[in-house]
Amino acid sequence: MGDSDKYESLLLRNQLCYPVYLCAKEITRKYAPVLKEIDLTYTQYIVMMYFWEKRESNVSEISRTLVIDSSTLTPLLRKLEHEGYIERKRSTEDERNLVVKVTEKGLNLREKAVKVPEKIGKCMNLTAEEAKTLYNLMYKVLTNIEKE
Amino acid sequence: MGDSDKYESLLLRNQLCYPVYLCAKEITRKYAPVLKEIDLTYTQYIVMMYFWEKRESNVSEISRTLVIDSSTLTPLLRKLEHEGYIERKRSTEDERNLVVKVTEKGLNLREKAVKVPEKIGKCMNLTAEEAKTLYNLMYKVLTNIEKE
DNA sequence: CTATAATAATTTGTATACAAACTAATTTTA
DNA sequence: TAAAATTAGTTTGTATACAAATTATTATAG
Repeated sequence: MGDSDKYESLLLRNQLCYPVYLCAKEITRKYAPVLKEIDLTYTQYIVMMYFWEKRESNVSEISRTLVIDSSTLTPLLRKLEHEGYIERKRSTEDERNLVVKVTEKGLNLREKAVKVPEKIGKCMNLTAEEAKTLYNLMYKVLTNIEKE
Repeated sequence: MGDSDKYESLLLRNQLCYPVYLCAKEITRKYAPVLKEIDLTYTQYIVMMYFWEKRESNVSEISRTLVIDSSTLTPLLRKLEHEGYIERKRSTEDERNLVVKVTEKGLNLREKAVKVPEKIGKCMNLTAEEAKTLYNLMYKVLTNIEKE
């Protein structure tokens, strides 16, 4: 019984981080086939949602807002540009900045994308109250993690 | 206002999946430097926790239990073998099976690893009740996602 | 006004993730 | 029992992730 005392904190069933990590993976995996129909990955979908709300931005602002590393964004944005959904060009005022703009084609994609939430539906299958609780807990954790 | 009605389901702030995805990333990122001290990545840490509880297994059982794809496990287990924490060899009864066993060195690692939960401490900073709520919600979502 | 610091984005290197294709071994079926 | 199906693990290909190093540009300090 000596073991179970000393190493209790290392038991998988006592980890809170692990189910969160699993959930994120499984949710992403759930989205994948639905998003494949409009040729987007999950992260690309998040970035496109950003552009549907804010037509123009730059790498560091996207990085700050979405909490995605800029070195992850560089190839991702290049891909979206290649697909014709966005345009990338250096700012004339400050050559360091990369101005990223959604295109007409990128905006039109939203028409097809509205089907995604419908198709995913309530795969989490939580009540409205549970969903709200989860949402608040997630943002609380995110805030707490940042603070340290 | 036409837009906000039609596309409300595509607003980032209305996504429940997104904060979950963010949380998982930030938690993993929090663990990274602490785990680096014992030369483990987050996923390797999860797998080692598995081995501390169950000394011997095989790839598909680990894959089923931890919900990690076997093609992710193959190189990961090879790495852990290279570090000397586990041993891999084909089963003599069924050559398809790969028997994976924790080594003495792998078991000893647990001594150093007990410091990890201490150091991570309560980075989520939730009350005991909130933590329990979150834990239950995560497993509920995981169960619901599987069912479809 | 120039040397230094700060900023923005990219590149490099390592490690997940997972679908799909593949190989080898074992079971099942006809 | 030989062919077909199943199972276990690996390989391949694509896409994140992010730290650390690098490049280019702009801002600041002396």
